Amino acid sequence: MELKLYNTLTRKKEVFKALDDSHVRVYACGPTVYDKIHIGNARPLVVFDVLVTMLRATYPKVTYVRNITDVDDKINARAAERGISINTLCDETIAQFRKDTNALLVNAPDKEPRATRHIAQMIAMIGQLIDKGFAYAAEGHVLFSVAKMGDYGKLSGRSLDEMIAGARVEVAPYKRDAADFVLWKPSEEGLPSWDSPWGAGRPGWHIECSAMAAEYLGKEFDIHAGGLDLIFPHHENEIAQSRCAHDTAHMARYWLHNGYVTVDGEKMSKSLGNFTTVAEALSAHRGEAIRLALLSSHYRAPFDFSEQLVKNTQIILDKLYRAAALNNAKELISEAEQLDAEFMAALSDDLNTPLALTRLQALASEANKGSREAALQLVSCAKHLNLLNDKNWFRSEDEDSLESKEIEAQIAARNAARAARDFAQADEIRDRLAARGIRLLDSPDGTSWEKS
RNA sequence: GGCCCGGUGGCAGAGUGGUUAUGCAGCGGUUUGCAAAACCGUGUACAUCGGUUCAAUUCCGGUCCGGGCCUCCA
Repeated sequence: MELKLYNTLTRKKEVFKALDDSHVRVYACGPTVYDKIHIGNARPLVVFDVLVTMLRATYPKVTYVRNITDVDDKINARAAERGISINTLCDETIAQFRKDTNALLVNAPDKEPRATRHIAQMIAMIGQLIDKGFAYAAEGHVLFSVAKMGDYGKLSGRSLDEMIAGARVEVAPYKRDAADFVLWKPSEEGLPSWDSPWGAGRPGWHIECSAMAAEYLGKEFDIHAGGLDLIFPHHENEIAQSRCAHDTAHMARYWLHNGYVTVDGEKMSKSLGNFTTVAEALSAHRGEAIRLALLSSHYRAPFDFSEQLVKNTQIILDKLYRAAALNNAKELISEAEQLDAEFMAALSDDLNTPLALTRLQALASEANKGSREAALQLVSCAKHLNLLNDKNWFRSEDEDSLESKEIEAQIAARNAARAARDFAQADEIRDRLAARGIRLLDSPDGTSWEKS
């Protein structure tokens, strides 16, 4: 099936064509590890997880690289503020990041390179840019000369003139052009520093992605993804560095950008302080519900986060789980061609997850009416979104746990009372269980239970 | 100042030049000893003003409103 993706570079939806059908290569910008991620940071992680899943279903080999930025002013500042070492801060933050992403059921990328372990590649790339005349050294800095690149600004759709007109570009005395950006800069005393031909210092923000993408994916690769706020300057500058260093027409063929998570219509951001960390959200909601909530609007549209929305999503998820449990639908329809065509068509159309979810709900409805095929499709399709995998969704305990056994005993007692038409006793048992959050579901086949 | 998005029923949210999704909530019903779950029924919404058209929520233009980027940001 054709996969269509909206390409920021062309501002159009395009049919995805791999550069090499035997190996698709994808890069996404990962976290700067100075603090916990928030829901806004989680959106691209979840959305591009679905993208990669789709690609893996179609192509024999996919390499998905998502970097970790571990050299940054914010990291230095935070470590100093907390009185801990930069390493400790990074290790701690990365551990939390893994916890959060696991809870959101995000698959690990194939490669997760750290910036500090690729300084040599960055220095080499900066050297190439200087040799080719695209960069210059000045006062311990190395800067990229935007004027040397003919079509700088293509991704973000702005011309150099426009940017100058914006007049918000930092002007530094060592810059030839106000729009030139840093490739290498001196480090302050006591902060991380590496030797380089231009003096001790550290890399600029953008060069790490260019260097690591080239290292693991080659000079040109298929897809580069990230949040809307990275288009300019980050991705624009990555493109400049990579194309000029490698003499290529493209860095990536397709550039994908997710929309913002908003709160009451405003962008969720650290600086505005209107954020909910994933860890906080997880203390109130299940990870899978948060994941589905994030997928319940189209990835390019704004997603307004609220407690109510996640609660609502949990209700939907409960319904899907109930339907999936029908007919004991455990086996999977594995071949992509046999999967529900409408579901796959929705996902293939620029990852239309809300429409795909609608289809899941329709399948659930058919399953409830007795279609085993629909139940199997439901479980199999949900796999593409990494949903409905939790065997204990309605049970916090394993089936043979003490609590489960105790509940089963209560149910047996209630059913005995019902058989004896002692409804007062039966209702009392049910109410007692309900008070513990345990819901009984009577059916012709017997009584099952759910814990909420 | 420059540039870019978007405005769909109570809420969420797709989509389309004409047959006006879907879900949640609500209401009515079926089922159930009672509940729960499930099922059935029930809502002509597409900011506004013009234009194009036989026909526009969908195309074009203006207006209003909201959001964003131009500085760290997913």
